[in-house]
Amino acid sequence: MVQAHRHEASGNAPERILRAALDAFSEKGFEGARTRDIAARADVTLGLVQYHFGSKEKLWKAAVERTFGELSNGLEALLANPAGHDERELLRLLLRGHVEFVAEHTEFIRIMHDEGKRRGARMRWLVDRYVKPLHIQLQPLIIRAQANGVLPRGIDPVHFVYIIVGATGMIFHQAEECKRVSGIDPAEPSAVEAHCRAVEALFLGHSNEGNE
Amino acid sequence: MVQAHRHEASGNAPERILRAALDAFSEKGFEGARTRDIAARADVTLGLVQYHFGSKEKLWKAAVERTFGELSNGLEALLANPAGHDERELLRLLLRGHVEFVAEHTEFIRIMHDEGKRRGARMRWLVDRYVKPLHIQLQPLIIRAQANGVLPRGIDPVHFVYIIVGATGMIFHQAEECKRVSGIDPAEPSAVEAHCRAVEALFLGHSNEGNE
DNA sequence: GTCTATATTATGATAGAC
DNA sequence: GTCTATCATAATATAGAC
Repeated sequence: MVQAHRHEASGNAPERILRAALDAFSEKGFEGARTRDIAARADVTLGLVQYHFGSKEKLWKAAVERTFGELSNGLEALLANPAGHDERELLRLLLRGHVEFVAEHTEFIRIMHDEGKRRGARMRWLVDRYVKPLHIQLQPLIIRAQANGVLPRGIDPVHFVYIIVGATGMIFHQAEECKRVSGIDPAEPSAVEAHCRAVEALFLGHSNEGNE
Repeated sequence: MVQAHRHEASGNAPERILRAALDAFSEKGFEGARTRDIAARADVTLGLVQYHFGSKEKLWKAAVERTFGELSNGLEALLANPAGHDERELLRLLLRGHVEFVAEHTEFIRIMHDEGKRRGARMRWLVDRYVKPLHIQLQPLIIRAQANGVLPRGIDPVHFVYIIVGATGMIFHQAEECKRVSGIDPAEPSAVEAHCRAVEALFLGHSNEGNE
């Protein structure tokens, strides 16, 4: 089996293990990921992984907590809106911020999509702890933006969240496929910028008054 | 371990095994799926799975071929455009058709997303055999629709394909998550219809031209 | 904290009876 | 075609040396 990347370069052992775990879980899913492979990527032994994290399940949770923290921090900063942007500009920055975050943290979106499709304890843990709070935060924003005509009206906010998440993230989730299909590497800065613009045009480029 | 559904009810053994394999691979991914579990779901023994399909890899390919065939058939029928729909109506039917297909075949989208993110032989097989031909078919359609003002201009067709696929399919891919977050079951006919309308409004409801 | 070695269980695949 | 039994390997987890 080929291990793509190694993380020996920097950080102490638990830190390297966490990063390696994030990679492995995002590439193969929980059941597909192998603790031996994670240990190898982190350049430590299997015993040490067990020593620091106790079990595969706990390691998974630790890895997820790490990434979700980064997302939440970035989002909080934007939603606080210290610069006093208007509704449209705030939405634009949120869309852009999310595209850029996902482009740089494909592990995040891959773990979300891998677990979000399953019935099971990990999905429930993930949803209750992270996904639901996020939706609750986004929902009023979408409703207000629709009322103001900044976002298209007549779309249920729940459906809208999934449309936005799918439209912004899919190309980065499917990066390997995209490279082979089109030659475009979504991780390239020019592709990230192109995707930002595309998403902005789609969601914010409609007529302000709405034409429903 | 809990097996969600069983397929003993109908079909001969290879048929039941194929359906069980599709379920298992879509839920757990290739490495996560267990041949023993597939056999159990199909209500046959492990030996019989090996007898009919030879290996896990061949079983996966057979299962994928089966689903992709269904998608292609439906798409061909639409693209032939026997009713002579105009550009806008054709796009509307394509969007709707895709939403309805994905809603009913969540295994399809889950396998696509599971493999599309990976470097590897299965991803290449899937892309070369099915995904790339599909993109080649869709690309000129998108370009023409943009030229006609039916779809928003200024978005690269490759990015557009991933935006459409993500926007239409994500809620069905994440069905379990969505249920827990919002209480909405995306598989319900009313939710499918709502998502069709949402997608139509977003992609075809813009201001370049009048709307229906 | 980190390693090596091992226990235990599960996996994909095969052999052979019916 | 379908089953039972088994092989060889690989998985998670644990024990114990340093």
